[in-house]
Amino acid sequence: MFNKETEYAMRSLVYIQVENYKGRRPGISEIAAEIDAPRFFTAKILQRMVRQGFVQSRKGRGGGFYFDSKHAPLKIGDVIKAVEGDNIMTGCAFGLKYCDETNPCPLHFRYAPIREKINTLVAEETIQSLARRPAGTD
Amino acid sequence: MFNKETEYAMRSLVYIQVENYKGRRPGISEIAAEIDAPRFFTAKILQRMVRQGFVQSRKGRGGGFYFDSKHAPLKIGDVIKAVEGDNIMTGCAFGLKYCDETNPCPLHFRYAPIREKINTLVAEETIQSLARRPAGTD
DNA sequence: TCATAAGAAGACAAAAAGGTCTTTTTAATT
DNA sequence: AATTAAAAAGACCTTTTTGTCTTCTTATGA
Ligand code: FES
Ligand code: FES
Repeated sequence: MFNKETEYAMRSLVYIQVENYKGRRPGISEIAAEIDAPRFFTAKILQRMVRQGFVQSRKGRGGGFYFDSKHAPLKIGDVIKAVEGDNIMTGCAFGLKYCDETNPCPLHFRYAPIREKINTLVAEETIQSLARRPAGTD
Repeated sequence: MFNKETEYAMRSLVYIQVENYKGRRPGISEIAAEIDAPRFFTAKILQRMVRQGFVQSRKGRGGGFYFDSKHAPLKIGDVIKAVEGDNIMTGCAFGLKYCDETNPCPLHFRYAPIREKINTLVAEETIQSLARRPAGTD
């Protein structure tokens, strides 16, 4: 469904939030190990998340990643859009340049309602809502 | 949603079936031009479809691609599975190694029903059903 | 039967995705 | 102040995906 970067981003951010709820600020080595992702690749992705303002970090000894509770909950749709774009939310399943109701591909009227459900899902769920949900890790 | 190969495969096959219904057997140059895909790449994909037995071809002057009406309708799910695998049908949206109800990721109970709808769609729709549906091309 | 038109096969190449590593900057602790 | 622990930055590399091209094989029809 999503590409690796998006998956690692979502898993990292949820892990950070889970640890934050416990009063901890995990560092990159811990995060990568826990979510089973390549360390330096995960670091690069999280740096982008920080630059976007999606999550905060602190350098130096005792540093790590954390969510600033002043920020609103972070929608997973916003993460997805920032990392891999919005093709999953708006693109045509048949690969036409764009999805157009008035010139629909033969999959359109069956696919559009499914895509709508995806849109609802990623608009409603947040890193915070996922972090509060007990979950498996492999 | 799908990768380029899958998109080109679906668009090619639907175009071939549409033309077959008109009594024609289109060639690779025509197909690629009509579905707006790179010619040689499309040729390579269609060769795989032929080897899989999904569609037939005839070499030489007057040759082209066609569906043998003896074969059952071709499910788009079978095409997708052959071209890009079954990740979209069975994979975990959070990127866990596999989706497991008993050890679900935090997206599972919201994502699984959507994935189920995708499975139904690709099991019900066929190249033939799509070819009978009037459709846009860009 | 020979010229020609078509698909088959496979080598090659470019671009994008995925991943690794080293150096720099920052901050806390001793 | 020096040491140490951490993220930031960015160069570099590998693999996969996407795309191109040339040569070979097959069939038609003049
Ligand atoms: S036109 Fe293809 S999904 Fe809407
Ligand atoms: S475990 Fe992630 S979708 Fe089922």
